[in-house]
Amino acid sequence: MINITLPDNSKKQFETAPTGFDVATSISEGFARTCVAMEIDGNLTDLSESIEKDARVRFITTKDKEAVDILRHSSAHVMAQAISHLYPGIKLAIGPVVEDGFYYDIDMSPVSEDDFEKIETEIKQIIQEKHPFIRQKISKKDALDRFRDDPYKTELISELDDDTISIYTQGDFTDLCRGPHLPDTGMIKAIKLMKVSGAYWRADQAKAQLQRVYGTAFFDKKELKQYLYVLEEAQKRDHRKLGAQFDLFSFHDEAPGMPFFHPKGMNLWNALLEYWREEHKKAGYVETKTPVMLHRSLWERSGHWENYRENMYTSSIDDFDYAIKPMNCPGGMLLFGTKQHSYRDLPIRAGEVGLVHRHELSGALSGLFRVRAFHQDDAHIFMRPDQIEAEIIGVLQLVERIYSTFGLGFHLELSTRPEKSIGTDEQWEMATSGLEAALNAYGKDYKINTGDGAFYGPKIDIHIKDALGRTWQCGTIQLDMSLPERFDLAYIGKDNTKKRPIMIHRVVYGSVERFMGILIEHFAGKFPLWLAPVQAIILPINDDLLPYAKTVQSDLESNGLRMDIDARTESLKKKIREAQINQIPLILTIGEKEKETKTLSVRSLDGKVTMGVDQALFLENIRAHIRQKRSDSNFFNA
RNA sequence: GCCGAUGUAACUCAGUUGGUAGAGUAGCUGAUUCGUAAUCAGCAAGUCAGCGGUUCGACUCCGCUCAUCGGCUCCA
Repeated sequence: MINITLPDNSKKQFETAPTGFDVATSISEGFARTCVAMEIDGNLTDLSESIEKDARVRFITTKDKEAVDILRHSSAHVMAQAISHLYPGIKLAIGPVVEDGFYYDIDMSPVSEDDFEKIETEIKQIIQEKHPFIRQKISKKDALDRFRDDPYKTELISELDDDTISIYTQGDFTDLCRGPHLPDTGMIKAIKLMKVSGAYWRADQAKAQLQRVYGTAFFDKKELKQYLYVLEEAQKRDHRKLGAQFDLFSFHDEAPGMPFFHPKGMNLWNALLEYWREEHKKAGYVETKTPVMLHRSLWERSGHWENYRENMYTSSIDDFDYAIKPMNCPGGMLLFGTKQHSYRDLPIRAGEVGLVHRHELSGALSGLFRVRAFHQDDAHIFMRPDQIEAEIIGVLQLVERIYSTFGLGFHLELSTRPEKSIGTDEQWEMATSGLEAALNAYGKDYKINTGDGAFYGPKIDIHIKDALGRTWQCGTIQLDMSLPERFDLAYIGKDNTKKRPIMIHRVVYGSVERFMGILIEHFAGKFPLWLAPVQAIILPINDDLLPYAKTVQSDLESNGLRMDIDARTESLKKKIREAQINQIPLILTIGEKEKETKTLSVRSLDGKVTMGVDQALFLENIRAHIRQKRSDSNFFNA
């Protein structure tokens, strides 16, 4: 007699060992059809597995988040099967699930996206045939024998500790795999090949170059459609495209990876930093600035010369080596050391929007997202051990306030001690528990990434979620147990002895450049009024009104609005069209009527026109809207 | 840095088997002076990414370099 306990603690009894499918069917056939796998006492396995002894069983249905990974893993097998039908003699390497889908690395002659159609046709054929995924356990020796023609598989097999190896077969195709898999290929309702690229076996350039074919799969065609929509939308919003279109920034061959900001881009930049300064001041930060280029001895002391040299721009001047800073921290250490500090002075929150340079690999550069020169909105907080929790909470609150102003949600991840690290167990324990205590007190759920911390201390990473649901790591709070030591930082304690301060590095935007890129895509270039590079444009109806229009422009400008005027002799329709395309939040047309009555005709981007708006009232409303950093476009009512 | 693709006017792109380049948009000039998403006409504009090679002749073929894009990698 086998007793099965389900998650709601209800029980089912079976005379003989049932398979997962039997148990699911006993609940209902409809339910069984939505099951893709099951968890027996916490271990994920196939539905076809029989349950030999009493156990707690949880079914994974197409609604569960584990399910989509299983689907994609099975999809990778089906893709490999299809490709092996079409290209006999290929050798399969490895085919894992990745964030948005799956890929398979295959040793074969190069394929291109033009080949996708026929591969997809073959895949659909296999799906239609509804081949069950059949699991088999074989010995390592048998596995090596079975895959003897495939050097990649044999390499993988020989590295496995377990002597029992599982393989999966669907139709005429068998692959090495831990599983679990879908019951059959027919459950793959929506699958699409996405792209192909080269990849090395084991990411080692010395090893064979493989074809990496990417795909994605969903249980529902609608979900695939939605995914493709997001991709398409992301392409439309691409900040590189919009940055050129809106005249915000550019890149030049003379300085690859180093953006040039145009006047309109600077407007956006300044709005971002003005807001940053406002919030930081309120949160008790002071602002500092350290040099861009510093002597080698500093980098030796900080450890960068040894550990980060290959990413640093260096130069020799007057027979001395200098390096352009890749990080702001060492300069910040010198600043702290310029005077004695009492325990009463702590915490010191020293901000620095510092320009840093990192020599990123040429192939890694990408618009504002990956650059070689950027500004970190850094701050170093020096504090006593008893202040850790409150300070971290303070940073989290600051981060939350700032992100929410942009309409960005976020989640937190705590990274703990990595294998290679400096510092004592006690130090790590104190630092990690300090971060944990702060996270718990802050009260928002967080994910733990064991072993993902920096070698000098644990950290909290803050990941934002944009309007398309994409996540980006922006903020980070890193506890540093190395630099205060290396720079021998000290404050005088209550007992009149020297104590080592605790230091954290933290950023909110991360890289101002990258954050700007993220915002461009988040808003699709349609910035809220307070951020808009050009807040309002004046369109005189005819040339005779130009002088008056200019006085209105300068009046509004002197009241702090970022203005533009379209003085061309073009039709009003054309000027409106262009202003709309350029996403200018306020389009002000000026005709005879407006001139006579000192009013404005205001058009917002949604096409709504409000005529006869009194200029003083306009200014008052707009300034309030900007001050409150509102994201709506109801300019004349709250 | 590695693999693959791309590079033609300010922008988006076309250019047939090698015979020195075209379109739309933008710009300029002129006419139009216009009430909420494109007025009309004309003009000008390119060392075809750069360098080298093959050829009587190269945007076109070959090599190298640079940049960009998609991946990989990296992100003490």
